[in-house]
Amino acid sequence: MATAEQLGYVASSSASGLATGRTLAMGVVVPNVTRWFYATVLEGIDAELRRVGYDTILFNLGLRGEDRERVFHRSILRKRTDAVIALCIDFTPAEREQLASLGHPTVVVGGPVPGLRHVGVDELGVAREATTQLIGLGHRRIGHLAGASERGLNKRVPQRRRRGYELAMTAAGLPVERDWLERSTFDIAGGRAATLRLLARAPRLTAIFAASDEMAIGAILAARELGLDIPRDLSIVGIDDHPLAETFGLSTVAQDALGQGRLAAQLMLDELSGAAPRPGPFRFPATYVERATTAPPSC
Amino acid sequence: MATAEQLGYVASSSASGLATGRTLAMGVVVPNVTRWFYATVLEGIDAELRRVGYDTILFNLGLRGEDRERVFHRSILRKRTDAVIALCIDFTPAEREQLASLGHPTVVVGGPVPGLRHVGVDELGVAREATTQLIGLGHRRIGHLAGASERGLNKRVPQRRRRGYELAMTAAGLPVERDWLERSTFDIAGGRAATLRLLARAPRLTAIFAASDEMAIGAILAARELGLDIPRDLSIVGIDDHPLAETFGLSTVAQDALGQGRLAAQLMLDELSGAAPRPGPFRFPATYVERATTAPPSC
DNA sequence: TTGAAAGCGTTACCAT
DNA sequence: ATGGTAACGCTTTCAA
Repeated sequence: MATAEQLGYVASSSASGLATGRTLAMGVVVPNVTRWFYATVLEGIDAELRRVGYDTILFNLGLRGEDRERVFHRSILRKRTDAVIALCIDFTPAEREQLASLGHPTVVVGGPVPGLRHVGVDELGVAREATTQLIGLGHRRIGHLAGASERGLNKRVPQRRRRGYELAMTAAGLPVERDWLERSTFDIAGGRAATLRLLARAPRLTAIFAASDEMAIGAILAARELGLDIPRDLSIVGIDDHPLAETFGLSTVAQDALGQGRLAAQLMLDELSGAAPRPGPFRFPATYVERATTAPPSC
Repeated sequence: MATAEQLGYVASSSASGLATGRTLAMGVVVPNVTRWFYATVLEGIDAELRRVGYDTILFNLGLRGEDRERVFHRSILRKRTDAVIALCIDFTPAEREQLASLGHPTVVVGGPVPGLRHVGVDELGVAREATTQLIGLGHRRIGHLAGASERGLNKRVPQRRRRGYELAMTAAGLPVERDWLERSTFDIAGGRAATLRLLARAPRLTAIFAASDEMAIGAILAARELGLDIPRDLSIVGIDDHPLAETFGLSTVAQDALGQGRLAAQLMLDELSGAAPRPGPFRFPATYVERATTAPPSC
């Protein structure tokens, strides 16, 4: 052993993979790596894997998803990994079947997929919490910046957040006007543009619940451009607790993306070392963080 | 072949890796995956690799770098990849030697490392360009938000950008006051805090050149908090052309991170298919984009 | 405790 | 063209 060490010998992973059937690598399927949530969950997964010497193989479906089929066939199914963690992916039935046929542990983070185990927050509950906080402040005309369904991505996340908003409004006896809803991509630029559209159409809104912090920050920027004072003229709440939320003083419902990644990795590692599969789902708590973008309506 | 296809047969990568000596995987060493530049270069690399069926193995050194040694030994050297692309890493001599002993193609993106090939922009030139633009508008008291040297990261990037600023100032016969310099991490929160410190100390600055767009956006936020009007009271220029730059109307020197990633991947793939190594360095052009945060000084 | 040998699933070479 | 076989570098088992 000492001599091997001195010579700088390192075992070949292909050879030991062949011999043992273990690759010591985890596949992580991501829609892309530039969005906060994906990057942060990935960071959490990878931190956990690193500790035990596991490698992360990135199966990036790409911003446009054009190579999705190829990635699936040429990469994921090539027995290069011992387990797979997927982020907010909307698998087709065929894809799910192929994954299952691989016969190794699989878990999804951030948006439930029927038939697969799931780590994430209660999307509906989180949205209801955010909306209820606004209602509790006395707001009655509350708009919603909903996430757009992007192809290939899990559509349940934006859907459930919207549903949570509607349920909270209805439960409080408030109307849910069609004009109070606007859709955008889950990023700052999208949120900004959607807010401009929304406020042009429904200028009397006193509050906006955005489906993500990035969208909410876009809303803040848009409101400022319109000369609105936040929170006096408009309250804004997001979801995530993005690092920028603090910088912008954004009130939000915090979710622990890093922790979700860590847990998903932990689950997979446990099962790979022989533990019985825990069925889940694994619900992460999410807590409201009051900052400076929320206040009672001024009129 | 048809039958194999029908049965859903996919070759084992360990076995074919053993037999051919080719893993069809590329190692990508990143400091983390949450910063824009790294994520975007990674996206570019991965897009190129996907096309030809190559997999991306993420060697994440981690936000705190605590597992660096382990990642190196247990992962990078394990012959799991055919080539390695490293982003802004500051390799120790020992690490470089180990990498070299692996004997496979290697390239660095985004900050030169002695002895390794390099894809990136002319850091010094980019900074000089940004500063010169401010000088051209008539500014004379120009501050600089420099990037802090983070451990394990390439220190040349912040250093050269600072040097470019100093050279531009000196060339224009302007003084470079010590009070006009402030350091921060390469992100929005850091840029904001540093700007608050900077303007507290040197309130008469009429312009700030930030070493990255994220820092520049932090500067914009800080200036707004101080009640300054941009660009009337303060001009701000960044580097990158981050997606948010447009949203904030930030003038900046644009660099093509995605393209740098693509090129690095292309280089490696070419050499793996037998092409002679091109020595480089591979300098990417960077162009000034004038937006709304720059104007002549008002006093 | 140490050593020898079979086998993992491919590829590539060499006969046929 | 086609089929058989050795070899890739490791792990694991079995014998000594």
